[in-house]
Amino acid sequence: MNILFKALNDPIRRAILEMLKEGDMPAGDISDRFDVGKPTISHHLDLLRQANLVSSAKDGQFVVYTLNTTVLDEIMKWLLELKK
Amino acid sequence: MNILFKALNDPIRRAILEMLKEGDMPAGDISDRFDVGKPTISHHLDLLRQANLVSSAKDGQFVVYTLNTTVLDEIMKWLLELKK
DNA sequence: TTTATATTTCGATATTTGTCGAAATATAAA
DNA sequence: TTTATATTTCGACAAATATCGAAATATAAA
Repeated sequence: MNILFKALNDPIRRAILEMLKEGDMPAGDISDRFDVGKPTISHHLDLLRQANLVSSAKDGQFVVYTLNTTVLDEIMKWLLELKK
Repeated sequence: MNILFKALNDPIRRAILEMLKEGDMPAGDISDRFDVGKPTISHHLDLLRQANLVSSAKDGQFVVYTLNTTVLDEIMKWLLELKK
């Protein structure tokens, strides 16, 4: 729960998730769309992966990232409980 | 959106919200339930108020805090959009 | 009006976090 | 096997954040 909210608490990481919604993407392509260095994006991707919000798979030289939305249910459940 | 996720990205603040779900509470009572000082809780309450997750009203010497769940819709909408 | 209680503000500090450039690793192409 | 491309790891640093004790503010009680 903690790590999930932490992962979502950054505009770049949220934007990455929105991008991946449109389709899987290699790290480089993701990085190209932001004005920060590749190591920074790599770090953001790492946090997203720790939270299970993305998964990654190696494809040749590339590492392709995929959105994983199932963990979002946990947050939604928490939010809904608060609204009860 | 940013400030909302930021406010939720702390276990104490989330616990405060869960407590307020059971009913309004003065700052002191909230503070009593945590192992951190009153200034710290005051600061957390301030962040929650900035995110519109709580509102406060003065009642004599007390400042009573109230949960406000309407802003949570914004997050839920964002999460649902991601799952589409 | 003095004293007690409730809460916040202030200033300082330790920790966490986002960022970078350089170096390391891994795969592909020449 | 050398060279190029993709990505991550490392070490360092600046900014943001959580925390505290002391002081300030506000209301209530004596």
